[in-house]
Amino acid sequence: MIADVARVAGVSVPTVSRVLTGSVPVSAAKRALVTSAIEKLGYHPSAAARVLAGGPVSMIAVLASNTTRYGYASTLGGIEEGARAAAYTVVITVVESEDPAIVEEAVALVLGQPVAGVIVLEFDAASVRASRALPDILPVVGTSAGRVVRRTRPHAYLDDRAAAMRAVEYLLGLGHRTVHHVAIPPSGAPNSGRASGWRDALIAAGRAVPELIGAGWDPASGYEVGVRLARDDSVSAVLAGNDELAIGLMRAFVDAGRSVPGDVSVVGFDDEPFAAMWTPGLTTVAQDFGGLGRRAFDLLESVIRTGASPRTSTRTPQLVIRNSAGPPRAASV
Amino acid sequence: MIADVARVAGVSVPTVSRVLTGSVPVSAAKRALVTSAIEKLGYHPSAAARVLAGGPVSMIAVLASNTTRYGYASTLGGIEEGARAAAYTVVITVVESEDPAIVEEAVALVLGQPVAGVIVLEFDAASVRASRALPDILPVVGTSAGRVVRRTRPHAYLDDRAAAMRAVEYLLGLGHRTVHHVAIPPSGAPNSGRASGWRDALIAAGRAVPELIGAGWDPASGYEVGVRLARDDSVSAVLAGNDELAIGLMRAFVDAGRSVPGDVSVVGFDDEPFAAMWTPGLTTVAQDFGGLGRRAFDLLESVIRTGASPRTSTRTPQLVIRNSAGPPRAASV
DNA sequence: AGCACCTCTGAAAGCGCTATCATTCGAGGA
DNA sequence: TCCTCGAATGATAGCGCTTTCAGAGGTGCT
Repeated sequence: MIADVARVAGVSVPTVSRVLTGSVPVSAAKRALVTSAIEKLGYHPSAAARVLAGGPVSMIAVLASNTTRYGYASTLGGIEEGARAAAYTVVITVVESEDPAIVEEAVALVLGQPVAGVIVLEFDAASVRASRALPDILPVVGTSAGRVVRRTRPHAYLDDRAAAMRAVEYLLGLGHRTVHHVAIPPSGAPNSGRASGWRDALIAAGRAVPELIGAGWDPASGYEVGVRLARDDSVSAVLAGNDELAIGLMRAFVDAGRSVPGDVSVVGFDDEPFAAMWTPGLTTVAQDFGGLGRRAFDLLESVIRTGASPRTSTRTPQLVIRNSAGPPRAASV
Repeated sequence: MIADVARVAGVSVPTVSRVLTGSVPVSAAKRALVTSAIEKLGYHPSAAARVLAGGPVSMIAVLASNTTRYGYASTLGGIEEGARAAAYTVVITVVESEDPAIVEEAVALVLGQPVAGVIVLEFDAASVRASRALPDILPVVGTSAGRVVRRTRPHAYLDDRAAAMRAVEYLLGLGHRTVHHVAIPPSGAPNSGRASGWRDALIAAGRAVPELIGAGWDPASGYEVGVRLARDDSVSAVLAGNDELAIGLMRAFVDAGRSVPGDVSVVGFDDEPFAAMWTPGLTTVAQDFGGLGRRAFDLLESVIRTGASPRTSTRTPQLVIRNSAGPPRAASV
């Protein structure tokens, strides 16, 4: 195909390649000839051939266990944005579960593709597993909302452990005796950022640590848990693992006749767009997933370019105070 | 690299290729030799070389103007699911705007990649533009929530025109004189499904057609519009272009002292997970974006496999009745 | 004027794989 | 026992590109 261009332009194949890659100077005259031949033929170079011939690889892979949930989709969006700006193509590969066969399959898919590097959305067990299975030769950067840990690979963080601590401190400061935590699935893991921040803040304040309540990802799951929690008069403040859980919880409380924040305070996580519109406005921890994605890409890009040593990028999410949390009822204090 | 495997296994390169592709029978003995050599070496075939050598292409591209918004992300998720099941890799390419240079760039990216086909999320002008720029040789299937139109290419639809008509009829049936429409950006186009369904249903019922109100995508935009609308006593029912707009609208109405659905009824579009948890529960049109994605992939897959002629897949979204719409105040009827 | 030198260009090799074609080997029939 | 046929295997030729490696042509110096 490049040969056609060369023929039409009346130059050699390598010359066409040179104007394409810009690696070596080409005289203005020939360059013009080549450019117009390309235009005329509607020619697009083949990425596959280019890679095979040892050209630069301009594709990165994103490994994730999900692509539609808010945090995942937003992070992916941030990565894509960075990638596009740097002229990288992104392939997405989802690792559906932590079943070894599934993980292996996903890794094989990534490894088969000519990728310059991969970003793993380590928001849960499946992707962490996949991350470990990736060879060390390949530039890999992890991304997570989790407690900051020393790792051997570059990693972009959203320090939700610190954020969870602040949220708990805020609630305690309002006068609550303790705070319950309704966790999203990955937080079920004992070392999850949100769960550990919640626990540590409670311990640091010398408060009782209620049992952690595991839940799913969506409002319906929050509602279910809320129905149970509403019967327990000792719960006056709850920190939800995400905003969807938080609204499910709130709805359940209200349906059960317990007002928010009058009877029970609720704080969410993520600050999804709907949070501000809720009645009452949802107090929540704003997580900049788009920024996380962009930082991850930047990290990866620098590793690809310079082969640099592991670096880390950390940002602490900020608590956005609205109206879903307030002082406890005098009676219960 | 395949040569290493061949050497270790003590067979020829083509034989290794044959066990890899399974295209031609290989004796059990040699197959075992090859398999264990692959295992031992941790070998993964290069997709690039494979494609270049004329092997099957197992990558598809998704062209979209956005990947994070609910409908887009969900559709993408559905596509990915189908693709994974059929052992295809998916690359995402975003066309950020309808600026010809941007469109051209995105198309070039797709064309450069060795893709078997592409799915275009034609939810807005930018991607429609990109779709047109794709050559006809490449299998392309469009996907949209829009009025069903005769096209030259396979297309998966969510017939939101019909759905919008039903929503309007429902509102009219409740006793409202007319229905206002707060549109998402693409619906600003005169032939958008939602807007045209709204208009046509009003005309069919012999009602006045209020001016269409353009808005953005998110709750904040809905709120802004809502603040204005709340001052207008003639609006008793509004059909929002999506759920986020709907909740912004509702919040604005309530803040302005107009109750929902007492003073004004609101119907959304999409049925995002939070819709059921809203107070009042949001009456909305449930759109199965995941299913849309899966249908699109199936269409594409069949075109790739059989080279079949254009087909179309249509589904009509269903109205989910909750509590955000009700009969108008007696006074205003 | 002669030489070294630098810039641009073309010829050739090869990236890792698959597909085509030819070959080898063993089994079955005459 | 020899021949034919089919199955399995190996040798070979590219796929479309980039990248050495050399050569051609001009420039500036002594």
